[in-house]
Amino acid sequence: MNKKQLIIEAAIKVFARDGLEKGKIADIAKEAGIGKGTVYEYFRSKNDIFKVIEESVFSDFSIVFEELNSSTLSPTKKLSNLLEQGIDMFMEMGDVLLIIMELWAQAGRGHVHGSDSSLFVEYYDYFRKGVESILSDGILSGEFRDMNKEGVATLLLAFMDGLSWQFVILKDSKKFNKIKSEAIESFMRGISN
Amino acid sequence: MNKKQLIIEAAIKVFARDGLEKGKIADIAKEAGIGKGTVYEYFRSKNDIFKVIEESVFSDFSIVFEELNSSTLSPTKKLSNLLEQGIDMFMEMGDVLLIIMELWAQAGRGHVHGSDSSLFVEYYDYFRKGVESILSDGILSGEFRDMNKEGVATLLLAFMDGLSWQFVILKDSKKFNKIKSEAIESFMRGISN
DNA sequence: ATATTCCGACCGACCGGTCAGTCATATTAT
DNA sequence: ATAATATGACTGACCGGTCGGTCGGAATAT
Repeated sequence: MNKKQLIIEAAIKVFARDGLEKGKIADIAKEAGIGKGTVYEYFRSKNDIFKVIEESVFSDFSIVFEELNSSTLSPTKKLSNLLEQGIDMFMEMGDVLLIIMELWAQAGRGHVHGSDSSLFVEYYDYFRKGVESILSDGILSGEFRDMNKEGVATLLLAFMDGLSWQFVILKDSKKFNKIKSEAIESFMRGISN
Repeated sequence: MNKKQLIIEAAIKVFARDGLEKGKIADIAKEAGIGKGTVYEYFRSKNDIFKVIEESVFSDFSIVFEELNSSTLSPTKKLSNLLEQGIDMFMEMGDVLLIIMELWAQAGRGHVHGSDSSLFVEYYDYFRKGVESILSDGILSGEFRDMNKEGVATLLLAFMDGLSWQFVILKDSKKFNKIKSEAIESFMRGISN
């Protein structure tokens, strides 16, 4: 078993449970079944662990996004699938969402893990541009009405994020699945021609 | 000047800048121009300060919501105003949003300031029910299509939250104002008859 | 074959800094 | 005079990060 991965998984568990600040390196080591010193053989610092977790989350999401985006589906299908799969993905992430929220707040403060640029800003831009290009295709094909693409793309991302944040505190996934389809339908209706 | 309020304002400034955990009581005292011990004359603990901040945010939002909800505007107007004003309010809150995010994550962990029930859950329910009742009115009046009200209400709240979270990291309020109106329009279109 | 040397992953006791909360004293108000 | 309020030095728990030491196994020598 790759020990670095082992530590990351333990860290996710601990940080999700206790928070980024209160989550202790000693607990991560215990959770991973190794000594505290060993953690520092694989990571330079606590912040370093944060960074790796953040990267892994974005990379997971990018894969889903990339795959969908490069498919041959119609723009309508692409967007509704993106919403569907994106929301499902967030729901599956469960407590990892709590870590993302805290990292997000850190990003908002502008001093992320010591550096001052943020993966969040970068990726947000990237995802929004992707959505905008799907919207363009849909407008050209006549499936979508003409619109301010940036506004609608922002709405779509806001919708996905907002839903996951609600899920974080409400938890009830059975209920959420029912709600999800109506919400997606309503969104799609808002942009259709 | 009410000293308790003075401390709360200093605390908001410090927590927004440094985070809930890293924000120091000593800094709050300095910011408020008083001694550290004095803080403890007005608050039992750091957690106590968190709690009061959380309550004040919700109470501000409730006032706006209540006022709008009890107005004589049409359901359509009510909802679009709610979105407009709600988003504006979030944007004005600026860095306070960062505090809310952290409190939100704490709420998601289910052990909020020691207690285990959360204002977030409570208020979310309250706001969603309010939106649902506006939707009901609109359906009756024929302004809105028939719909799963819970799904759409959830979408609306998700949209507002999501937008503010994006604002937290992107900051550009000029751009956001442009985006906002298109996003609201698209949402309203999705529910109109 | 087996003795010897070398390596580096692993460990946890320890250190130094930090900070919430306390309390004895000082200041101010009545 | 004394009650009420304010203060900041102090304390002790806490925790991230360090470092000297251990040990199993690989490489090398005999």
